[in-house]
Amino acid sequence: MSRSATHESAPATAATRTQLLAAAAEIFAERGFRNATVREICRHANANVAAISYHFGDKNALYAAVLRETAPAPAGGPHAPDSQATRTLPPERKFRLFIREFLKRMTEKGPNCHHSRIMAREMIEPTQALDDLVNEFIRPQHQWFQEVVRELTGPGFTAEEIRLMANSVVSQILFYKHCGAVIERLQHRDPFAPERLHQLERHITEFSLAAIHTLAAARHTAKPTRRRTPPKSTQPSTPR
Amino acid sequence: MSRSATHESAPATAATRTQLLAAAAEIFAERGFRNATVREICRHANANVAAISYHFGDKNALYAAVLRETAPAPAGGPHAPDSQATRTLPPERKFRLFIREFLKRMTEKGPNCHHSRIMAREMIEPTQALDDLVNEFIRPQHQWFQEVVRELTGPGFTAEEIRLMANSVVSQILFYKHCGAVIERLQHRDPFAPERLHQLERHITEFSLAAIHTLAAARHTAKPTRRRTPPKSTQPSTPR
DNA sequence: GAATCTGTCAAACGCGTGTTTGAAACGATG
DNA sequence: CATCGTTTCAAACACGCGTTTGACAGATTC
Repeated sequence: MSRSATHESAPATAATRTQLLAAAAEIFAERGFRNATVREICRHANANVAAISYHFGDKNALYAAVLRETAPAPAGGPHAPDSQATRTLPPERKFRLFIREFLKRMTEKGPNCHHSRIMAREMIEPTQALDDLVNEFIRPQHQWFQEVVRELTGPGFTAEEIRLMANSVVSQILFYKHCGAVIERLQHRDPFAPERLHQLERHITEFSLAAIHTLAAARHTAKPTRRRTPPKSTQPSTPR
Repeated sequence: MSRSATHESAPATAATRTQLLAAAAEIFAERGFRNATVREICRHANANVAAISYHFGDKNALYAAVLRETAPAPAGGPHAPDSQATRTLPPERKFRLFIREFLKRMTEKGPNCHHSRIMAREMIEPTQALDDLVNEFIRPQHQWFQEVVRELTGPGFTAEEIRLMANSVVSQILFYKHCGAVIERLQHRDPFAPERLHQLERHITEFSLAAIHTLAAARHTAKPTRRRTPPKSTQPSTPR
């Protein structure tokens, strides 16, 4: 049989595997593990349906390979937390940068954002990959962001309160990703439309900073008179 | 054949239909339309797998019937917006009540909360029922809540800004519902654990009120000097 | 040049899903 | 009592999914 389509480049096998990974990354990012089908991925990759089993083993193994191949460098999170450049920024700049990068990764469709978009799908439709994703990406990022929030608030807040504030910020971004179908119907437009993205970023940032600064100011103002919570600044963070 | 199990009560047919609806409501609320199976629903209802087709037509029709049967009374939203009792409350009380009721409906498992929990699933995994749900429940509730936010902020904000603030509040609640699997792994506990629910409610309320009050104060303070945005208070809301 | 290896293919398989089917049982009706 | 209507049942069907299979083709090796 004629095989001109799939044999147009030398090492064809490498080409097929690469095409499968690329197609899978896009489709998993768009639909999630469950709704993405083997047949659709192979159609996009211009490959036979057996190719996934041949090259990767099964659908699960393909998904795991996609996660490995699309993962950012270990130090490269949304914030590049170990980056010298970001480490020395003032907390509010880091805060703004985090929101901007997070929104960007939720909205852009380029290959650099597949991993983040797959993680957004994992959050609401978990697979067996979620444990690793949480341990390797979500937890470190979230902890880094909590540190930023802590720098913003100054002392006086428990670890739990810091976490709740960080959650409140993150939730405002994920909402547009996860509930896009509702927002499209409520507002008759793409929640991440480029012309609106700047306003959305600005709103989330200002809303969150307003809340954090105000709560911090209230805490610092209230501290001298507050007796109901004994001083606990030397207590360790809430254990895992 | 012996039918002692299913014919234990007179009008057995009404009993079977009712049991199917009850089982379906629970399972759709727990898993969503897609992950709930006909076989599982019938198992829970102690009915034959053909019973759904016989009584309702198909799975879709069962789902629609569940939505109709579990819908709150037209005036009875989370906020009971047309209720005389809530209409006269000050905006901050209405705001707090909205958050409390919303959280309650996201966490409780009683039959009164099936509809809300199904809607939460619809938001992230839409079916053909989403259009009606948005028009009949989500839009009216969201608009009512935006009015509450507007009352809180006072004049000076566009409809879009009010909507963004309302979204920011709602997203903090839905986050715990939609990303429960992640939060369980991050914090090794149920995000809606009863002993934490009060703290979560308090945090979301205070965080949001702090943001709204601060943004409103800044807007009112900035108004006399701000010339970049010409007065637009007579402009209609952003058209749908 | 034959044997082996690698990679692809069309077809089929096994499974789980939602739906349909013909038989059966019970109650109601005349 | 025979007939009809209603409801339930076990079994089967159709479909889409992920995976497997044996055949095939091209490249490599000896």
